[in-house]
Amino acid sequence: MPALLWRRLSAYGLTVLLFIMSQVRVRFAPSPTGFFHIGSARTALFNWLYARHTGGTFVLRIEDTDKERNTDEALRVLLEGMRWLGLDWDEGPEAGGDYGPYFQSQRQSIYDEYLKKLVDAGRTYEKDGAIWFKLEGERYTAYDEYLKAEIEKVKAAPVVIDDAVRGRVERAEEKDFVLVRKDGSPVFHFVNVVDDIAMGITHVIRGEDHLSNTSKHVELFNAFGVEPPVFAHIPLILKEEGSGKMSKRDKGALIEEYEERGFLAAAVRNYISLLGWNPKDEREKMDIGEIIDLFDFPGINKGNSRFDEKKLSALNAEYLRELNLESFTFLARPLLNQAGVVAEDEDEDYLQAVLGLCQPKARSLDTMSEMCAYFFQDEYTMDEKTGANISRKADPKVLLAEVLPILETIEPFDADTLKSALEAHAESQGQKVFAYFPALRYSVSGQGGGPDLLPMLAVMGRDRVVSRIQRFIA
RNA sequence: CUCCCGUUCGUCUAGCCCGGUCUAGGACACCUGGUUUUCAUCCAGGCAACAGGGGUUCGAAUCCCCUACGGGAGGCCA
Repeated sequence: MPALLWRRLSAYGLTVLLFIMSQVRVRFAPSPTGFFHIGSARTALFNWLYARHTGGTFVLRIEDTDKERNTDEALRVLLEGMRWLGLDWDEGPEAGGDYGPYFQSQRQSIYDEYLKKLVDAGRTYEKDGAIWFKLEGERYTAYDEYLKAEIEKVKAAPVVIDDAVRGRVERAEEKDFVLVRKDGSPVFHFVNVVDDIAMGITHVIRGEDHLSNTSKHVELFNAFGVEPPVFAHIPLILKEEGSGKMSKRDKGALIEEYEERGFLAAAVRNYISLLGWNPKDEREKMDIGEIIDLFDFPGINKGNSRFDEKKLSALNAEYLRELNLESFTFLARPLLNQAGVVAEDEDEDYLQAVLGLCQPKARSLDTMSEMCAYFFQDEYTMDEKTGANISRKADPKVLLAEVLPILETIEPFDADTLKSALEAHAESQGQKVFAYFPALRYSVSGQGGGPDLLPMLAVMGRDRVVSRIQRFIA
Protein backbone atom coordinates (compact mmCIF):
# COMPACT_ATOMS: atom_id res chain seq x y z
CA MET A 1 0.00 0.00 0.00
CA PRO A 2 2.55 2.62 0.95
CA ALA A 3 4.61 2.02 -2.17
CA LEU A 4 1.62 2.48 -4.39
CA LEU A 5 0.50 5.50 -2.46
CA TRP A 6 3.91 7.06 -2.80
CA ARG A 7 3.97 6.53 -6.50
CA ARG A 8 0.61 8.24 -6.71
CA LEU A 9 1.83 11.10 -4.60
CA SER A 10 4.99 11.65 -6.57
CA ALA A 11 2.95 11.84 -9.71
CA TYR A 12 1.08 14.80 -8.37
CA GLY A 13 4.31 16.26 -7.08
CA LEU A 14 4.59 19.15 -4.76
CA THR A 15 0.94 20.11 -4.71
CA VAL A 16 -0.11 16.86 -3.17
CA LEU A 17 2.85 16.85 -0.83
CA LEU A 18 1.92 20.30 0.44
CA PHE A 19 -1.64 19.23 0.89
CA ILE A 20 -0.66 16.21 2.95
CA MET A 21 1.78 18.23 4.99
CA SER A 22 -0.71 20.96 5.70
CA GLN A 23 -2.68 18.36 7.61
CA VAL A 24 -0.10 18.36 10.36
CA ARG A 25 -1.52 19.32 13.72
CA VAL A 26 0.82 19.51 16.68
CA ARG A 27 0.22 20.76 20.17
CA PHE A 28 2.07 22.06 23.15
CA ALA A 29 0.22 21.10 26.32
CA PRO A 30 1.81 22.74 29.33
CA SER A 31 0.45 22.85 32.78
CA PRO A 32 0.76 26.37 34.16
CA THR A 33 3.04 26.14 37.14
CA GLY A 34 4.04 29.75 37.61
CA PHE A 35 7.28 29.51 35.66
CA PHE A 36 8.28 28.64 32.14
CA HIS A 37 10.88 25.92 32.24
CA ILE A 38 13.54 25.81 29.55
CA GLY A 39 12.71 22.17 28.81
CA SER A 40 9.05 23.03 28.25
CA ALA A 41 10.09 25.94 26.13
CA ARG A 42 12.22 23.68 23.99
CA THR A 43 9.32 21.24 23.58
CA ALA A 44 7.09 24.16 22.60
CA LEU A 45 9.72 25.37 20.18
CA PHE A 46 10.13 21.98 18.48
CA ASN A 47 6.39 21.64 18.06
CA TRP A 48 6.14 25.16 16.73
CA LEU A 49 9.06 24.59 14.36
CA TYR A 50 7.53 21.42 13.03
CA ALA A 51 4.21 23.15 12.46
CA ARG A 52 5.85 26.05 10.68
CA HIS A 53 8.12 23.75 8.71
CA THR A 54 5.22 21.69 7.43
CA GLY A 55 2.71 24.48 7.14
CA GLY A 56 0.67 22.75 9.81
CA THR A 57 -1.24 23.98 12.83
CA PHE A 58 0.26 24.67 16.23
CA VAL A 59 -2.21 24.21 19.05
CA LEU A 60 -1.71 25.48 22.58
CA ARG A 61 -3.66 23.49 25.09
CA ILE A 62 -3.58 24.34 28.76
CA GLU A 63 -3.52 21.44 31.16
CA ASP A 64 -4.88 23.34 34.11
CA THR A 65 -6.45 20.52 36.03
CA ASP A 66 -4.46 21.36 39.13
CA LYS A 67 -6.59 24.08 40.66
CA GLU A 68 -4.31 24.76 43.57
CA ARG A 69 -1.82 26.87 41.69
CA ASN A 70 -2.45 30.47 40.89
CA THR A 71 -3.70 29.89 37.39
CA ASP A 72 -4.16 33.49 36.31
CA GLU A 73 -0.64 34.49 37.15
CA ALA A 74 0.77 31.15 36.10
CA LEU A 75 -0.97 31.35 32.75
CA ARG A 76 0.30 34.87 32.24
CA VAL A 77 3.92 33.76 32.80
CA LEU A 78 3.45 30.98 30.30
CA LEU A 79 1.81 33.01 27.56
CA GLU A 80 4.28 35.82 28.01
CA GLY A 81 7.18 33.40 27.75
CA MET A 82 5.74 31.97 24.56
CA ARG A 83 5.28 35.40 23.07
CA TRP A 84 8.73 36.50 24.11
CA LEU A 85 10.21 33.53 22.27
CA GLY A 86 8.05 34.36 19.28
CA LEU A 87 6.09 31.11 19.45
CA ASP A 88 2.68 32.13 18.21
CA TRP A 89 -0.09 29.57 18.37
CA ASP A 90 -2.78 29.06 15.77
CA GLU A 91 -5.33 27.68 18.19
CA GLY A 92 -5.59 28.07 21.91
CA PRO A 93 -6.15 30.70 24.58
CA GLU A 94 -6.82 34.13 23.08
CA ALA A 95 -6.52 32.66 19.60
CA GLY A 96 -9.63 30.50 19.61
CA GLY A 97 -10.10 27.70 17.12
CA ASP A 98 -12.53 25.00 16.10
CA TYR A 99 -11.39 22.42 18.62
CA GLY A 100 -11.92 24.31 21.84
CA PRO A 101 -12.17 24.82 24.65
CA TYR A 102 -8.40 24.86 25.04
CA PHE A 103 -8.37 24.63 28.80
CA GLN A 104 -8.70 21.15 30.20
CA SER A 105 -10.68 22.51 33.09
CA GLN A 106 -13.43 23.33 30.59
CA ARG A 107 -13.49 20.01 28.78
CA GLN A 108 -15.17 17.81 31.37
CA SER A 109 -18.13 16.92 29.15
CA ILE A 110 -15.76 15.70 26.46
CA TYR A 111 -13.98 13.48 28.96
CA ASP A 112 -17.33 12.13 30.16
CA GLU A 113 -18.32 11.32 26.62
CA TYR A 114 -15.07 9.51 25.87
CA LEU A 115 -15.16 7.67 29.16
CA LYS A 116 -18.60 6.36 28.25
CA LYS A 117 -17.14 4.84 25.09
CA LEU A 118 -14.68 2.84 27.15
CA VAL A 119 -17.31 1.84 29.66
CA ASP A 120 -19.61 0.70 26.87
CA ALA A 121 -16.80 -1.27 25.31
CA GLY A 122 -16.27 -3.02 28.61
CA ARG A 123 -12.74 -1.69 29.00
CA THR A 124 -13.19 -0.23 32.47
CA TYR A 125 -14.03 -1.29 35.99
CA GLU A 126 -14.45 0.39 39.32
CA LYS A 127 -12.19 -0.21 42.26
CA ASP A 128 -11.81 1.79 45.46
CA GLY A 129 -14.09 4.45 44.02
CA ALA A 130 -11.87 5.10 41.02
CA ILE A 131 -12.38 4.02 37.42
CA TRP A 132 -9.65 1.83 36.01
CA PHE A 133 -8.65 0.90 32.49
CA LYS A 134 -8.72 -2.81 31.87
CA LEU A 135 -5.79 -4.25 29.94
CA GLU A 136 -6.36 -7.29 27.74
CA GLY A 137 -4.45 -10.43 28.56
CA GLU A 138 -3.93 -13.23 31.00
CA ARG A 139 -4.17 -12.13 34.63
CA TYR A 140 -2.09 -13.29 37.56
CA THR A 141 -1.18 -12.02 40.99
CA ALA A 142 2.37 -11.26 41.94
CA TYR A 143 4.32 -9.34 44.53
CA ASP A 144 5.40 -5.97 43.13
CA GLU A 145 8.79 -4.95 44.42
CA TYR A 146 8.21 -1.31 43.56
CA LEU A 147 4.72 -0.99 45.03
CA LYS A 148 5.68 -3.28 47.88
CA ALA A 149 2.38 -5.12 47.56
CA GLU A 150 0.69 -8.18 46.15
CA ILE A 151 -1.18 -6.95 43.06
CA GLU A 152 -2.92 -8.19 39.97
CA LYS A 153 -0.82 -8.04 36.84
CA VAL A 154 -1.63 -8.67 33.20
CA LYS A 155 0.32 -10.37 30.44
CA ALA A 156 -0.66 -7.82 27.82
CA ALA A 157 0.72 -7.96 24.31
CA PRO A 158 3.52 -5.46 23.84
CA VAL A 159 2.55 -2.24 22.19
CA VAL A 160 4.64 -1.03 19.28
CA ILE A 161 5.55 2.62 19.07
CA ASP A 162 7.00 3.75 15.80
CA ASP A 163 8.83 6.75 17.13
CA ALA A 164 10.02 9.36 14.66
CA VAL A 165 13.16 9.93 16.68
CA ARG A 166 13.90 6.57 18.25
CA GLY A 167 12.56 4.12 15.72
CA ARG A 168 10.63 1.07 16.79
CA VAL A 169 10.05 0.84 20.51
CA GLU A 170 8.21 -2.07 22.10
CA ARG A 171 6.77 -2.00 25.54
CA ALA A 172 4.13 -3.98 27.39
CA GLU A 173 1.97 -2.53 30.14
CA GLU A 174 1.57 -4.97 32.95
CA LYS A 175 -0.81 -3.19 35.32
CA ASP A 176 -4.24 -1.70 34.85
CA PHE A 177 -4.23 2.02 35.46
CA VAL A 178 -6.61 4.65 36.76
CA LEU A 179 -8.60 6.79 34.32
CA VAL A 180 -10.75 8.74 36.75
CA ARG A 181 -9.91 9.39 40.37
CA LYS A 182 -12.12 8.79 43.33
CA ASP A 183 -12.97 12.52 43.34
CA GLY A 184 -14.16 12.31 39.73
CA SER A 185 -11.23 14.06 38.11
CA PRO A 186 -9.68 12.36 35.09
CA VAL A 187 -5.96 11.59 35.13
CA PHE A 188 -3.31 12.93 32.76
CA HIS A 189 -2.92 9.81 30.60
CA PHE A 190 -6.62 9.75 29.87
CA VAL A 191 -7.23 13.44 29.18
CA ASN A 192 -4.07 13.69 27.16
CA VAL A 193 -5.17 10.97 24.77
CA VAL A 194 -8.77 12.15 24.64
CA ASP A 195 -7.71 15.69 23.83
CA ASP A 196 -5.27 14.54 21.19
CA ILE A 197 -8.04 12.54 19.54
CA ALA A 198 -10.66 15.26 19.89
CA MET A 199 -8.29 17.91 18.60
CA GLY A 200 -7.12 15.85 15.65
CA ILE A 201 -3.48 15.91 16.72
CA THR A 202 -1.32 14.14 14.13
CA HIS A 203 2.14 14.38 15.72
CA VAL A 204 3.02 14.28 19.38
CA ILE A 205 6.40 15.85 20.01
CA ARG A 206 7.33 15.68 23.67
CA GLY A 207 10.11 14.90 26.09
CA GLU A 208 11.57 11.45 26.42
CA ASP A 209 10.31 11.30 29.97
CA HIS A 210 6.96 10.37 28.42
CA LEU A 211 8.30 7.52 26.33
CA SER A 212 7.64 4.82 28.90
CA ASN A 213 4.10 6.06 29.41
CA THR A 214 3.42 6.02 25.71
CA SER A 215 2.41 2.38 25.94
CA LYS A 216 -0.49 3.45 28.15
CA HIS A 217 -1.45 6.06 25.61
CA VAL A 218 -1.31 3.65 22.72
CA GLU A 219 -3.47 1.19 24.67
CA LEU A 220 -6.03 3.94 24.99
CA PHE A 221 -5.87 4.94 21.34
CA ASN A 222 -6.40 1.29 20.46
CA ALA A 223 -9.29 0.98 22.89
CA PHE A 224 -10.93 3.98 21.23
CA GLY A 225 -10.29 2.41 17.85
CA VAL A 226 -8.23 5.39 16.77
CA GLU A 227 -4.93 5.25 14.93
CA PRO A 228 -2.32 6.77 17.28
CA PRO A 229 -0.52 9.92 16.15
CA VAL A 230 3.12 9.91 15.14
CA PHE A 231 5.22 10.14 18.28
CA ALA A 232 8.53 11.95 18.42
CA HIS A 233 10.23 11.72 21.79
CA ILE A 234 12.93 14.30 22.08
CA PRO A 235 15.94 14.03 24.39
CA LEU A 236 15.98 15.75 27.75
CA ILE A 237 18.00 18.74 28.85
CA LEU A 238 20.31 17.82 31.69
CA LYS A 239 21.46 20.26 34.32
CA GLU A 240 24.78 21.99 33.82
CA GLU A 241 26.37 20.39 36.84
CA GLY A 242 25.51 17.28 38.75
CA SER A 243 23.14 14.62 37.55
CA GLY A 244 19.57 14.53 36.36
CA LYS A 245 17.42 16.66 34.13
CA MET A 246 17.18 20.36 34.58
CA SER A 247 14.77 21.42 37.24
CA LYS A 248 13.28 24.77 38.00
CA ARG A 249 15.80 25.40 40.71
CA ASP A 250 18.80 25.10 38.45
CA LYS A 251 20.54 28.19 37.22
CA GLY A 252 19.31 29.13 33.80
CA ALA A 253 16.24 26.93 33.98
CA LEU A 254 13.60 29.60 33.59
CA ILE A 255 12.76 31.49 30.43
CA GLU A 256 11.55 34.56 32.28
CA GLU A 257 14.98 34.80 33.87
CA TYR A 258 16.57 35.38 30.48
CA GLU A 259 14.09 38.04 29.64
CA GLU A 260 14.87 39.85 32.89
CA ARG A 261 18.59 39.57 32.35
CA GLY A 262 18.33 41.16 28.96
CA PHE A 263 19.14 38.15 26.86
CA LEU A 264 17.87 38.41 23.33
CA ALA A 265 14.93 36.16 22.61
CA ALA A 266 16.36 35.27 19.22
CA ALA A 267 19.59 34.11 20.84
CA VAL A 268 17.85 32.03 23.49
CA ARG A 269 15.60 30.52 20.87
CA ASN A 270 18.55 29.76 18.62
CA TYR A 271 20.44 28.16 21.49
CA ILE A 272 17.65 25.92 22.71
CA SER A 273 16.88 24.84 19.18
CA LEU A 274 20.40 23.42 19.13
CA LEU A 275 19.82 21.40 22.28
CA GLY A 276 18.92 18.03 20.85
CA TRP A 277 18.68 19.12 17.25
CA ASN A 278 21.10 20.37 14.66
CA PRO A 279 21.06 21.10 10.96
CA LYS A 280 23.68 18.43 10.18
CA ASP A 281 26.15 20.96 8.95
CA GLU A 282 28.30 23.52 10.68
CA ARG A 283 25.73 26.24 10.98
CA GLU A 284 24.98 27.38 14.50
CA LYS A 285 23.85 30.94 14.37
CA MET A 286 20.70 30.83 12.28
CA ASP A 287 17.81 33.16 11.88
CA ILE A 288 14.42 31.75 12.62
CA GLY A 289 13.44 31.34 8.99
CA GLU A 290 16.51 29.23 8.40
CA ILE A 291 15.73 27.06 11.42
CA ILE A 292 12.16 26.56 10.25
CA ASP A 293 13.44 25.51 6.84
CA LEU A 294 15.90 23.01 8.22
CA PHE A 295 13.99 21.62 11.16
CA ASP A 296 12.78 18.05 10.85
CA PHE A 297 12.75 14.79 12.79
CA PRO A 298 15.90 13.25 11.31
CA GLY A 299 17.91 16.12 12.76
CA ILE A 300 16.80 15.35 16.29
CA ASN A 301 19.30 13.55 18.48
CA LYS A 302 18.62 10.59 20.71
CA GLY A 303 21.01 11.37 23.52
CA ASN A 304 20.28 13.88 26.26
CA SER A 305 22.17 17.13 26.20
CA ARG A 306 23.63 19.20 28.93
CA PHE A 307 22.80 22.84 29.30
CA ASP A 308 25.78 25.17 28.86
CA GLU A 309 25.30 28.77 29.81
CA LYS A 310 28.67 29.78 28.38
CA LYS A 311 27.64 28.69 24.94
CA LEU A 312 24.33 30.50 25.26
CA SER A 313 26.20 33.64 26.29
CA ALA A 314 28.54 33.37 23.35
CA LEU A 315 25.60 33.12 20.97
CA ASN A 316 23.85 35.94 22.75
CA ALA A 317 26.96 38.08 22.35
CA GLU A 318 26.94 37.45 18.63
CA TYR A 319 23.35 38.59 18.39
CA LEU A 320 24.08 41.59 20.61
CA ARG A 321 26.86 42.80 18.36
CA GLU A 322 24.57 42.74 15.36
CA LEU A 323 22.15 45.15 16.95
CA ASN A 324 22.26 48.74 15.84
CA LEU A 325 23.14 51.19 18.58
CA GLU A 326 19.60 52.49 18.97
CA SER A 327 18.21 49.03 19.63
CA PHE A 328 21.10 48.15 21.86
CA THR A 329 20.53 51.27 23.93
CA PHE A 330 16.81 50.65 24.02
CA LEU A 331 17.37 47.20 25.48
CA ALA A 332 20.18 48.12 27.87
CA ARG A 333 18.63 51.26 29.32
CA PRO A 334 15.99 49.60 31.51
CA LEU A 335 18.56 47.26 33.00
CA LEU A 336 20.95 50.10 33.73
CA ASN A 337 18.15 52.12 35.27
CA GLN A 338 17.12 49.18 37.35
CA ALA A 339 20.65 48.59 38.58
CA GLY A 340 20.74 52.19 39.69
CA VAL A 341 23.73 52.85 37.48
CA VAL A 342 22.01 55.20 35.11
CA ALA A 343 19.53 57.84 36.25
CA GLU A 344 16.04 57.75 34.77
CA ASP A 345 16.62 61.16 33.23
CA GLU A 346 20.14 60.46 31.99
CA ASP A 347 20.92 62.13 28.70
CA GLU A 348 20.14 59.76 25.83
CA ASP A 349 23.03 60.96 23.68
CA TYR A 350 25.58 60.40 26.42
CA LEU A 351 24.12 56.98 27.21
CA GLN A 352 24.27 56.04 23.57
CA ALA A 353 27.83 57.25 23.22
CA VAL A 354 28.90 55.18 26.21
CA LEU A 355 27.09 52.10 25.02
CA GLY A 356 28.63 52.57 21.61
CA LEU A 357 31.99 52.00 23.26
CA CYS A 358 30.82 49.00 25.24
CA GLN A 359 28.64 47.17 22.75
CA PRO A 360 31.43 45.55 20.73
CA LYS A 361 32.74 43.96 23.89
CA ALA A 362 29.49 43.09 25.58
CA ARG A 363 28.63 39.47 26.23
CA SER A 364 25.33 40.08 27.87
CA LEU A 365 23.27 43.08 28.81
CA ASP A 366 23.14 42.23 32.48
CA THR A 367 26.89 42.64 32.92
CA MET A 368 26.64 46.03 31.29
CA SER A 369 25.94 47.84 34.53
CA GLU A 370 29.20 46.85 36.17
CA MET A 371 31.10 47.30 32.93
CA CYS A 372 30.23 50.90 32.51
CA ALA A 373 29.08 52.23 35.87
CA TYR A 374 32.01 54.64 36.09
CA PHE A 375 30.81 56.50 33.04
CA PHE A 376 27.83 57.68 35.01
CA GLN A 377 28.94 57.77 38.59
CA ASP A 378 31.80 59.76 40.01
CA GLU A 379 32.15 57.36 42.88
CA TYR A 380 33.72 54.22 41.47
CA THR A 381 35.85 51.61 43.15
CA MET A 382 39.55 51.65 42.47
CA ASP A 383 40.83 48.21 41.58
CA GLU A 384 43.73 47.74 43.99
CA LYS A 385 45.66 45.25 41.94
CA THR A 386 45.65 47.52 38.94
CA GLY A 387 46.71 50.44 41.11
CA ALA A 388 49.66 48.48 42.44
CA ASN A 389 50.74 47.36 38.99
CA ILE A 390 50.69 50.87 37.63
CA SER A 391 52.61 52.37 40.52
CA ARG A 392 55.35 49.84 40.11
CA LYS A 393 56.64 51.38 36.91
CA ALA A 394 56.23 55.06 37.61
CA ASP A 395 54.28 57.35 39.88
CA PRO A 396 50.95 57.79 38.14
CA LYS A 397 50.40 61.13 39.83
CA VAL A 398 53.53 62.52 38.24
CA LEU A 399 52.52 61.29 34.82
CA LEU A 400 49.04 62.69 35.18
CA ALA A 401 50.28 66.05 36.41
CA GLU A 402 52.30 66.29 33.21
CA VAL A 403 49.33 65.75 30.90
CA LEU A 404 46.65 67.50 32.91
CA PRO A 405 47.31 70.94 31.39
CA ILE A 406 46.94 69.47 27.94
CA LEU A 407 43.61 67.93 28.83
CA GLU A 408 42.41 71.17 30.37
CA THR A 409 43.04 73.24 27.29
CA ILE A 410 43.04 71.02 24.25
CA GLU A 411 40.50 71.88 21.59
CA PRO A 412 38.52 70.01 20.44
CA PHE A 413 38.38 67.35 23.11
CA ASP A 414 38.21 64.37 20.80
CA ALA A 415 40.12 61.14 20.31
CA ASP A 416 42.27 62.21 17.36
CA THR A 417 43.30 65.53 18.84
CA LEU A 418 44.04 63.90 22.16
CA LYS A 419 46.11 61.31 20.45
CA SER A 420 48.37 63.74 18.61
CA ALA A 421 48.73 66.03 21.60
CA LEU A 422 49.60 63.24 23.96
CA GLU A 423 52.02 61.72 21.47
CA ALA A 424 53.76 65.05 21.04
CA HIS A 425 54.06 65.46 24.77
CA ALA A 426 55.37 61.95 25.25
CA GLU A 427 57.99 62.49 22.61
CA SER A 428 59.16 65.67 24.25
CA GLN A 429 59.68 63.67 27.41
CA GLY A 430 61.49 60.87 25.61
CA GLN A 431 58.59 58.58 26.40
CA LYS A 432 56.17 56.46 24.48
CA VAL A 433 52.61 57.65 24.64
CA PHE A 434 51.52 54.29 26.05
CA ALA A 435 53.43 55.06 29.20
CA TYR A 436 50.64 57.46 30.11
CA PHE A 437 47.69 55.30 29.18
CA PRO A 438 47.38 52.99 32.18
CA ALA A 439 47.48 55.89 34.65
CA LEU A 440 44.90 57.79 32.64
CA ARG A 441 42.55 54.86 32.47
CA TYR A 442 42.99 54.00 36.08
CA SER A 443 42.40 57.51 37.34
CA VAL A 444 39.16 58.07 35.45
CA SER A 445 37.69 54.58 35.77
CA GLY A 446 39.45 52.73 38.56
CA GLN A 447 39.89 49.88 36.11
CA GLY A 448 42.77 48.27 34.28
CA GLY A 449 40.70 47.45 31.23
CA GLY A 450 37.78 48.77 29.28
CA PRO A 451 36.98 50.33 25.93
CA ASP A 452 39.66 52.01 23.84
CA LEU A 453 41.09 54.75 26.03
CA LEU A 454 41.06 57.83 23.83
CA PRO A 455 37.51 57.46 22.51
CA MET A 456 36.51 56.73 26.07
CA LEU A 457 38.00 59.99 27.32
CA ALA A 458 36.34 61.84 24.49
CA VAL A 459 32.95 60.41 25.38
CA MET A 460 33.40 61.19 29.07
CA GLY A 461 34.11 64.78 28.20
CA ARG A 462 36.64 67.26 29.45
CA ASP A 463 34.91 68.24 32.68
CA ARG A 464 34.52 64.73 33.94
CA VAL A 465 38.02 63.66 32.93
CA VAL A 466 39.76 66.70 34.34
CA SER A 467 37.99 66.68 37.67
CA ARG A 468 38.60 62.99 38.13
CA ILE A 469 42.29 63.38 37.44
CA GLN A 470 42.51 66.36 39.76
CA ARG A 471 40.86 64.37 42.49
CA PHE A 472 43.23 61.47 41.84
CA ILE A 473 46.31 63.60 42.07
CA ALA A 474 45.15 65.33 45.23
C1' C B 1 12.66 -4.51 41.95
C1' U B 2 10.96 -4.22 36.68
C1' C B 3 10.71 -2.00 32.06
C1' C B 4 12.17 1.68 28.32
C1' C B 5 15.82 4.97 26.08
C1' G B 6 20.68 6.46 25.47
C1' U B 7 26.56 6.60 25.37
C1' U B 8 31.98 10.54 19.79
C1' C B 9 36.76 16.13 22.68
C1' G B 10 35.15 19.28 29.57
C1' U B 11 30.25 20.86 26.84
C1' C B 12 26.89 21.13 22.19
C1' U B 13 27.62 18.19 18.09
C1' A B 14 29.19 16.19 12.49
C1' G B 15 30.25 11.31 10.81
C1' C B 16 26.68 5.96 12.06
C1' C B 17 20.97 4.24 8.46
C1' C B 18 24.12 3.02 2.98
C1' G B 19 31.58 -0.33 6.83
C1' G B 20 37.02 1.92 3.63
C1' U B 21 37.41 9.05 1.66
C1' C B 22 38.21 9.55 9.83
C1' U B 23 45.98 10.50 10.97
C1' A B 24 37.39 11.51 13.58
C1' G B 25 35.38 17.68 11.34
C1' G B 26 33.04 22.22 13.53
C1' A B 27 31.47 25.30 17.70
C1' C B 28 31.69 26.85 23.06
C1' A B 29 35.14 26.73 27.04
C1' C B 30 40.31 26.63 28.04
C1' C B 31 45.69 27.74 26.75
C1' U B 32 49.33 30.48 23.59
C1' G B 33 50.48 34.31 20.22
C1' G B 34 48.86 38.68 17.38
C1' U B 35 45.77 43.05 16.99
C1' U B 36 52.75 47.46 18.51
C1' U B 37 47.96 50.75 26.23
C1' U B 38 44.11 47.62 28.62
C1' C B 39 40.44 44.07 27.40
C1' A B 40 35.49 41.65 27.55
C1' U B 41 35.68 42.25 20.84
C1' C B 42 38.50 40.54 16.52
C1' C B 43 42.45 37.24 14.07
C1' A B 44 45.85 32.97 14.14
C1' G B 45 47.46 28.58 16.45
C1' G B 46 47.06 24.75 20.25
C1' C B 47 44.88 21.14 23.81
C1' A B 48 41.16 17.49 23.67
C1' A B 49 36.78 12.20 22.13
C1' C B 50 34.71 7.02 19.08
C1' A B 51 32.61 3.92 27.35
C1' G B 52 34.85 -1.35 27.82
C1' G B 53 35.02 -6.34 25.94
C1' G B 54 33.88 -9.94 22.32
C1' G B 55 32.21 -11.11 17.34
C1' U B 56 31.32 -10.39 11.77
C1' U B 57 34.69 -8.49 7.89
C1' C B 58 40.39 -7.86 3.86
C1' G B 59 38.73 -3.49 6.69
C1' A B 60 34.28 -1.14 12.12
C1' A B 61 33.18 5.26 15.24
C1' U B 62 29.87 2.94 11.64
C1' C B 63 26.86 -4.00 11.71
C1' C B 64 25.77 -7.94 15.92
C1' C B 65 26.19 -9.56 21.17
C1' C B 66 27.56 -8.81 26.27
C1' U B 67 29.11 -5.62 30.27
C1' A B 68 29.52 -0.89 32.45
C1' C B 69 27.76 3.82 33.00
C1' G B 70 24.03 7.72 32.29
C1' G B 71 18.91 9.13 31.80
C1' G B 72 13.68 8.17 32.18
C1' A B 73 9.25 5.63 33.66
C1' G B 74 6.51 2.35 36.74
C1' G B 75 1.37 7.79 41.24
C1' C B 76 -5.95 8.23 42.37
C1' C B 77 1.31 14.10 39.79
C1' A B 78 1.71 16.23 34.90
